Amino acid sequence: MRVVTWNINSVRLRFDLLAKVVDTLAPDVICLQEIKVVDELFPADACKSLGFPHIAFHGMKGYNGVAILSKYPLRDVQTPSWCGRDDRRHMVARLDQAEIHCLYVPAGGDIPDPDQNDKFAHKLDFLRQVTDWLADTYTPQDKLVLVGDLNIAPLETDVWSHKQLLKVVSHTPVEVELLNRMQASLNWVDSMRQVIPPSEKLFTWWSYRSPDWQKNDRGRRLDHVWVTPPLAEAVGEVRVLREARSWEQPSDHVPVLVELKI
DNA sequence: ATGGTTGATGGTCAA
Repeated sequence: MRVVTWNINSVRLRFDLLAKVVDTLAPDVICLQEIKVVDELFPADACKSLGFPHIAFHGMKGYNGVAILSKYPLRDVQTPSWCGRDDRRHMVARLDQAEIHCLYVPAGGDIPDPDQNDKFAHKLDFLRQVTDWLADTYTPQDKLVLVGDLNIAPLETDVWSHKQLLKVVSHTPVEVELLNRMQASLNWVDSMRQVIPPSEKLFTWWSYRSPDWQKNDRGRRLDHVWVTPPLAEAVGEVRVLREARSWEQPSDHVPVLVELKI
């Protein structure tokens, strides 16, 4: 099973790029974040035409929204909400091979202080609530896949400059600690780093504001694919589609593919 | 220290 996760940053604007991702990576399941469209306007028929008859989407006007496109049936689709908000950042679906979580963690604004910045406080609360729920709902023996834009780059090699980003939201110690706690909740395995050694720099996102991104390469690894221990041995190919950042009118995130031999 | 860009939207907000 080939699983792709991608923060598409508007599914309507970038539908042609989605088709290109399908051609390039031949996924069986695609998890999208930031679809930025209400359900009534989601391009469901067009997605089916790409070869994904099983589709679930949970969007809202202008912001956020997640979707799963699949060649296999999606059962028991859930769309949990967190922090008392209905901001459509989480979708769970059960496939025969595994249960899959598509997650979009709040970005958290600019100031890395929960007392000064409500968005940062929300990000931290969101991580705590999802962590507690995962630990209460599942066991590490369950076959689970968790993918998405987690908006945190945990390792020093997940950012272009560890030192310069220590006080930048996405790489602050408090966020990394909470992400590590979430990862520990079910002994999640970081499948990208199982294949690409932690000693190597690895990014999935380059800011739109960063000029000459290819040369300067000031990226971060914000997108992740985790699996529970029973699936760790099933992880095959891992590919970060860096070239997608050079496509015309790109998302600021690139797709990540993980092959699971299940 | 600051500003840089993009998308949805229809003046700003979020990222």
